[in-house]
Amino acid sequence: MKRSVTIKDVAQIAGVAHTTVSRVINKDSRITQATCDRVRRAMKKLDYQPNLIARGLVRNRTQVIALIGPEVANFFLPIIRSVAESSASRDYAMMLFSTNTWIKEAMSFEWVAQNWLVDGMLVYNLIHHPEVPPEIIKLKSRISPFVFINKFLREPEMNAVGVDNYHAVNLAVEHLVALDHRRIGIFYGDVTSVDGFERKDAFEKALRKAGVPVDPSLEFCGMWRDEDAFKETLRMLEGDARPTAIFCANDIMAIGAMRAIREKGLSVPRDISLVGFDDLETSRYIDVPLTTIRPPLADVGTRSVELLMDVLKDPTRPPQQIALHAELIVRASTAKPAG
Amino acid sequence: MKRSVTIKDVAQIAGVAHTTVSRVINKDSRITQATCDRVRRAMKKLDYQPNLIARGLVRNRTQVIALIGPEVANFFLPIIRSVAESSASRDYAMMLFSTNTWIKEAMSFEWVAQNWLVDGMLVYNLIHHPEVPPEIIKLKSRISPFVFINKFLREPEMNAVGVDNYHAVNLAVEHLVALDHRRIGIFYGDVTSVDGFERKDAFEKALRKAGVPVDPSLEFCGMWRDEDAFKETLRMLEGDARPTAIFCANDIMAIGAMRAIREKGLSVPRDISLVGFDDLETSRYIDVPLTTIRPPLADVGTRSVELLMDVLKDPTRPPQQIALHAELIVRASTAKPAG
DNA sequence: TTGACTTATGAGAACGCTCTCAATAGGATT
DNA sequence: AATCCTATTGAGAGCGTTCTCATAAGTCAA
Repeated sequence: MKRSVTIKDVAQIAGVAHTTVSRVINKDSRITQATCDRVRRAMKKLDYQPNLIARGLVRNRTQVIALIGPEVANFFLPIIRSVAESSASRDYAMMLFSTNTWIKEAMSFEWVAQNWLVDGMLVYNLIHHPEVPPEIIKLKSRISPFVFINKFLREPEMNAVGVDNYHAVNLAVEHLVALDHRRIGIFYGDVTSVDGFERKDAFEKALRKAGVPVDPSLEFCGMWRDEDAFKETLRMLEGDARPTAIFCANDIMAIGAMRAIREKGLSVPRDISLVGFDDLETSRYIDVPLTTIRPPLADVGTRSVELLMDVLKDPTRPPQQIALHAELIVRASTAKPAG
Repeated sequence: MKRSVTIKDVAQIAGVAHTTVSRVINKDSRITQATCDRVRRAMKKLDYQPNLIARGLVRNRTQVIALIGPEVANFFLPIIRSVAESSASRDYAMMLFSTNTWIKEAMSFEWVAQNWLVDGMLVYNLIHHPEVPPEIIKLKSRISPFVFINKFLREPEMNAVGVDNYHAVNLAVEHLVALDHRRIGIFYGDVTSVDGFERKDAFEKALRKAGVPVDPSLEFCGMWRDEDAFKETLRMLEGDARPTAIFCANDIMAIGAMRAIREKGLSVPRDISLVGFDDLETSRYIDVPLTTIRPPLADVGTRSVELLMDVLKDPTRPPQQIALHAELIVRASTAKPAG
């Protein structure tokens, strides 16, 4: 079953040296048409396929890149998709690793990099680091090139591609402020994650920029969860200092909030406006279609691959950070406040 | 940057032959504790990582499997996930190929198999073949092992794992019949795809089994699309011979139908009951939560990997087909017909 | 002390390819 | 006719492992 046909078998059939066959495979220009044809015919006859592993060994590259990320997360699929497509179009195969399994310790994409199976890596690591940890800086010089996704977008020494949370959240806040909302709440996510931290931070910055005071009593950490948002919304609606709008750092929490608002007999957007973040497919279909932020995930994938290819081509090139802009999708869940 | 530290560097530092280092790496039992320690220390000192490519060349396996599938499809993510997890837990890495890009021609997963980059493959190919095409049979003996996903579940000569569409659809039909529905329509998908063909076929078989006549005027090919289902539902509601229930071969079409029903001022399930297939996240959140079929996608991934591993261990073992059972999730979109 | 046997280690081939350098042939130049 | 070029091909080393086989050292019975 296994026993492969090698370059030497082809050479023998074609009556040339194995070197010549290799040249034909690699389209060396100084092979005569005649020998080329002969070799080609032999290859076809034997149904020869080059052994990519052997080639990888001598060339010291495999034409494989790794995508390392939290594949449990729904928002990761579009990125997987676009990375697969654009790496394939450049004749690279893609290996997929989950940060949940192989990559057990926080930083051990190092392992993936050091065993020479892949030429480069795209690393989507959710953990928020206020600045680039020294161990990562050290890694840079020692292992195959890597590009961070949705992280280190403002760190000049890293290669990174991602969605600009600050720009995105600002869109949401500006939208609400333009509708005359002044009491705007936020349900934010786990702040040990990049998105959790940045979206909350961005929210407060955007409020200040708009001249709206930040009110801590309207800020709640919903841990990205439907349930948490649901309960907190019920609680808020009991009190009398309720917000007129809530920005939710992901759509799931917005959906939870909406459920709670309806359960209280109130309505979206008449009583409370809601803005989400992610633009899940669901958000278009739910009862009150959700106004939300659509991150350009496909672009993130495409641009990451581009950047990685550039680095692969010229490993000495200075690091680059590419921050992509999200889009505000206005649907039915936002309106002017009732008062 | 690149220049790796090899087994020979380690050998030199440890003062042994490279062979010995190799033995330590592979946990050969007859190495003395002393030399083992010495080598281990040298490895740690040099920060040595085995070169998996070189190992792959001599061992003729790479510890990598390929998952080939329609990654544009949402329902593919859970499979990706579980395949990644379970292959990782067996020390296999996973390569992901899209049937849309690399694999342009119908059958050229052959390419992936023949270049020796992967030890085995999981192939998720949507095209419906009434029987196994001879070229696939031929492939079996020549390239690395493969397991089909959601295809060839009833072909004794193939290795296959998948969801049993016939069982699944029967659950839906039995549910509707038990509620006293007798005029049951179907929105089915593209019948050149496996699921498209089988679910329609299964639907008719299930009706007959339940003693309900098959009415072609209630059958419509919605091509899996929201829009098509929407329009057809409007059309059906104009006529007077409307169904009391519709089975939709995917949730998306059920959502489209629901939209149309509401637009006509009618209600689900009072006027028409709807059953979907897929159990999308969306289906739980929409206005009338959808009764649907939940395919055990995670299991499909896990079992595929298991089967592939078995084949890898013993390539001569007889082919096996594993048909998994879906589950009926009853929510609010089905009820007894009004009359 | 010797030979047989076991055990721990080393030397070197092999995996299938690419790449460097040498060799050959034919044509142009002197 | 001798020399030099150029264009094409061949021979062989090397990539970093594993694996086979040989070797050296140690153990034990005679």
